[in-house]
Amino acid sequence: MGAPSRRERLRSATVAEIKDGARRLLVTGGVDAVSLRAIARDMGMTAPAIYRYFPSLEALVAALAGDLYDELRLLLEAARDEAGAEPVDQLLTMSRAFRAWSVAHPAEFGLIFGAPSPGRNAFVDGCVDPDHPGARFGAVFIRPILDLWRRSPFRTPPPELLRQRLGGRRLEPLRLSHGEVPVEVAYAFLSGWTRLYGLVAMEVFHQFDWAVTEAEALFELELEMFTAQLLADPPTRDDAPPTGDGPFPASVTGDSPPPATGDGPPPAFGAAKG
Amino acid sequence: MGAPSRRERLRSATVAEIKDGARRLLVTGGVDAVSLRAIARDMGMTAPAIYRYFPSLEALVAALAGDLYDELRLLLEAARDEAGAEPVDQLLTMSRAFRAWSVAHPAEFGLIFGAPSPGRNAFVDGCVDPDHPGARFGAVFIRPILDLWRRSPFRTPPPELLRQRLGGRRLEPLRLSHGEVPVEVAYAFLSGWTRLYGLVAMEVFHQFDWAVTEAEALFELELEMFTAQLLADPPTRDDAPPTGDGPFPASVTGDSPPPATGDGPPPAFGAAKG
DNA sequence: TCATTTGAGTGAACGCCGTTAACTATCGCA
DNA sequence: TGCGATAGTTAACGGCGTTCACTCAAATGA
Repeated sequence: MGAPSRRERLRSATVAEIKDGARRLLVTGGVDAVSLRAIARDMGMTAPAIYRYFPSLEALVAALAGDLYDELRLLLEAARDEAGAEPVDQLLTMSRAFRAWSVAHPAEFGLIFGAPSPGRNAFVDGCVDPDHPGARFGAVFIRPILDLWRRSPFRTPPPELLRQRLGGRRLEPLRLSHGEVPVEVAYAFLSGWTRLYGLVAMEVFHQFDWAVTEAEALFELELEMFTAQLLADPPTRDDAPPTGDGPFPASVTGDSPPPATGDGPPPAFGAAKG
Repeated sequence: MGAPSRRERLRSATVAEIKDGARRLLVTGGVDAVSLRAIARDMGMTAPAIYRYFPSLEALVAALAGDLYDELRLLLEAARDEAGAEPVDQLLTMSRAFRAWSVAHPAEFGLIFGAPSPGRNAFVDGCVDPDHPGARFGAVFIRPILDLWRRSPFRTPPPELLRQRLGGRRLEPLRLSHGEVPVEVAYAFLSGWTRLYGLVAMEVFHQFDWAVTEAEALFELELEMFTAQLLADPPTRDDAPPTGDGPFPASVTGDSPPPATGDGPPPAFGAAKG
């Protein structure tokens, strides 16, 4: 564990330079533009030299994908840490940071969240490993939901239904990578993450173009709906929830002024409740 | 408009053969395996001959993507027509058909719903055209939702919020491709289609592997939740909805026996209400 | 019927690409 | 000082999209 030798320093610097070149090509020309020859050309090298550092182009792309997962996870963790102690605020901030990164980095998003191309299969195959960057990223949203659940359980589908649909060993991979979690929390995470992913992927992949001009407005609307659901008290406590009778609390039912003018994100939702 | 000449028949047959070869390569080896040389080789031709039929490989892939959109749309329309007159049953059947096709055809799904690669940019650019296969496909879910809304308005976010978030010209592309639609219907479609897309894309793209083993169980659970929301009467009619106080009607709150054993799809949801 | 035009297809070539093999020079260490 | 590991080179193979010049058969028109 001593200081890395000179050789090791040079080697890791070259690895970083290769990855930087790969990412630059990814950004400018899409994943198809990432080629060993172009990377080597930009570095003033020849292509076969890269084989001293990566066994194939596919392995290089997989390593780049792992780095991108880590970069995005660190970004979201930093956003969470800056959002204060309120779990709902943390979720809102992380969701917005996720969308912002994805929109600003469509090529990177496509690489790690798009279709597994032959250049990505080796990466996907390792995803069952809990230490895998993909699994570590996926679990980053769970903690705020768990905190929220422990403080004040939110409205979920009935536990019997959840256990019926998600029981047995169906959540075993999640347990392996994140430990035991209440099935309600697991469902809230899976449902919320799926909606978040769907919204952002459809925007980045231009699946909204034929229908919607400003995907951000729809994104903010869905954020409000999901957090409203997370803030609604569960029906088990009482037959008449305190803040209305539906899934939409008073703050979004129009009884009070709308929380924002429509331009830009509205104020944090958790703060608007108290 | 008379009978196509012999030349035209031969030409369209060759076009079809080229597309068939392209799709075969797509299925067996992914989108990267689709190459003019391989297609021509399988046809007993040489690669430059294909340029008599398509101006580039990218154009060929774009044409294939258009065909896939149409194939999937026809499949969903057929599923809808076989699902009876109940709009909720139609939505359930179409959603299951969409997932089944996507899981059975991951490469095709990746091509039309995945990241826009250089081979797909030309296709995406044309998506604002209402006659574009992508737009025609996207609109296929709107009709059942519109039928349902006209018969019995469902629970939506408050219209003021919807108009604030989706008003102005933000839904202009959707209007161009499908005509005028109530903003509540547009929201229900966008929200529901996004959730459906997110669920299926995450399953097909192996984004669930680190957390869940049976993505179908989660899919069915989310189907139940979404249709429960669609079947809940809107809060504007009365302060106390007839079938409970939350977003989950009695049929999924566990008061009645669960609708299915957990293996395979549950019975149609709309039928279970009456 | 025959000349002409159109269209389909071929072969060679250019410049990319990933990958392998054989070889060389340099660096670090005993 | 010498030796082994390491990082790099050049050359080559096969595959790719694409272009160009060319051939040949089929449709067309006088």
